[in-house]
Amino acid sequence: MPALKPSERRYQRTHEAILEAARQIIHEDGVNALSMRAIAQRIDYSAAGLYEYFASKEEIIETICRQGHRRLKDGMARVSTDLPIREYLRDTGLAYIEFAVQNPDFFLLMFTKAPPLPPGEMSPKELQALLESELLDENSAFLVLFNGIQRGINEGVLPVRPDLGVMEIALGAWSLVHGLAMLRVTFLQSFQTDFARIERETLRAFYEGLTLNRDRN
Amino acid sequence: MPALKPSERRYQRTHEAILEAARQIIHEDGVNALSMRAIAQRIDYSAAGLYEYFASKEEIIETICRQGHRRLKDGMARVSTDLPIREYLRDTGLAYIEFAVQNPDFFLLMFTKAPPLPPGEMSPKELQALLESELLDENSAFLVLFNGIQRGINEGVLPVRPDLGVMEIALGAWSLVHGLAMLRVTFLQSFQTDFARIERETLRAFYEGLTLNRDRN
DNA sequence: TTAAAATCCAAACAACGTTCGGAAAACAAA
DNA sequence: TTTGTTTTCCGAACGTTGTTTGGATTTTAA
Repeated sequence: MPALKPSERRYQRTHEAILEAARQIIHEDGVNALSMRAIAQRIDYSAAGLYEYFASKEEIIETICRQGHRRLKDGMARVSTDLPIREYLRDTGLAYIEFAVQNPDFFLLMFTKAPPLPPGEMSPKELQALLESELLDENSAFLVLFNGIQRGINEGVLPVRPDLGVMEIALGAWSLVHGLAMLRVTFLQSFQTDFARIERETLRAFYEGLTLNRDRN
Repeated sequence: MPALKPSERRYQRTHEAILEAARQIIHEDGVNALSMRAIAQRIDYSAAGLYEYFASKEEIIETICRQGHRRLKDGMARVSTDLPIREYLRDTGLAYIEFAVQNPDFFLLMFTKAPPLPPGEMSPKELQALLESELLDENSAFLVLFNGIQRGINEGVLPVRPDLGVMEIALGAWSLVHGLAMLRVTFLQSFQTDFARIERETLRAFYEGLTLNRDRN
């Protein structure tokens, strides 16, 4: 029972309508077509009216990005953990790429800007702790990778070293799938090739290399 | 002996001054601060005057991006080919990342938009051929990677399969270094960690995995 | 010397994000 | 119901953007 007053329900509905309109515009006409006036027109508002619900266009975009990260994480979490670790990590990585291919505009929106930081000042220590907690937030796609790598270590398939722990390996894995996804939706957008094979083989090579993990660089 | 007429020399000089001013603005105040009026002010022109030299702001940016690709390629080509293949490929990848870290604004400018296509229509065949030739252009950073992989194959260190040739392996390698670079200048911008170690270890794992290259996915 | 071409800019245009001031509506208290 | 207050909404405007236009000035060519 939310027990919301009617005015609050109206507010929430409009709030969501703005986001939905913004998503539609991005999906249909691209990010460049996203303007406050265009959003307003879709939901029969004036541009000025939107500022009752969002402080700025940037805030609308940030909200959409947060939801995008959740959708990305959901897609990756959908991979069955019953799979053997090798297939599990592979399919998780492929899910990351699949999201990018299916939602290139949102993906680029999410990953071409540095993440927004809270306005207040903070010490480097605090900042680092905040970033680390955001990285491992429950809605973070990275967390899925992180847990997957952790599982591989627990199962004894992936070796660890004092200077190369879960975090370091997971960041490497993230970089790999991110690069595959990013290049495919930008530079290789119109390029024709068997991306699926490249992705699988590249992921495989990285995985097998991880299982070795000798000592010297 | 260029044998340019004085007017042509003047034209070239202004042409270059515009690009230089644009580069400075991007470097000092970021991409968002780049405007036609800001460029004009730096070189004592009016905004309208710039259109004698560039058809649009987009054309200025494209030119800067092309030069950026050349600089990126030069940085990678600076790695000594006397190095053993393993170290050569590693340092080439690290050079790619180093460029991104030293020039994050330019790097993002170069790789967050799909490459500009010539306006004329063309068949899918022609388009594919054009993209492939651009990918392997002499000023393409990818070409350095491509040649490096090719060398590894020639030396018998990297195995090839009918369905996984130089191009496919090189695209995978590109994706890997691109992801490492991209994440570092965007999402992990303020994050503190031993990036150098992660990069070396990730590249190492991928390389070692490549040398195995079994048959099934 | 004269016609043509190249060079440059003030002014304006359309579109943008955002702010301001107030109108209209919804709500709360009496 | 009648107040007074708060919420909701918008027309108009501000400042900035990329770009176009028309004409002025200079350079070049004949």
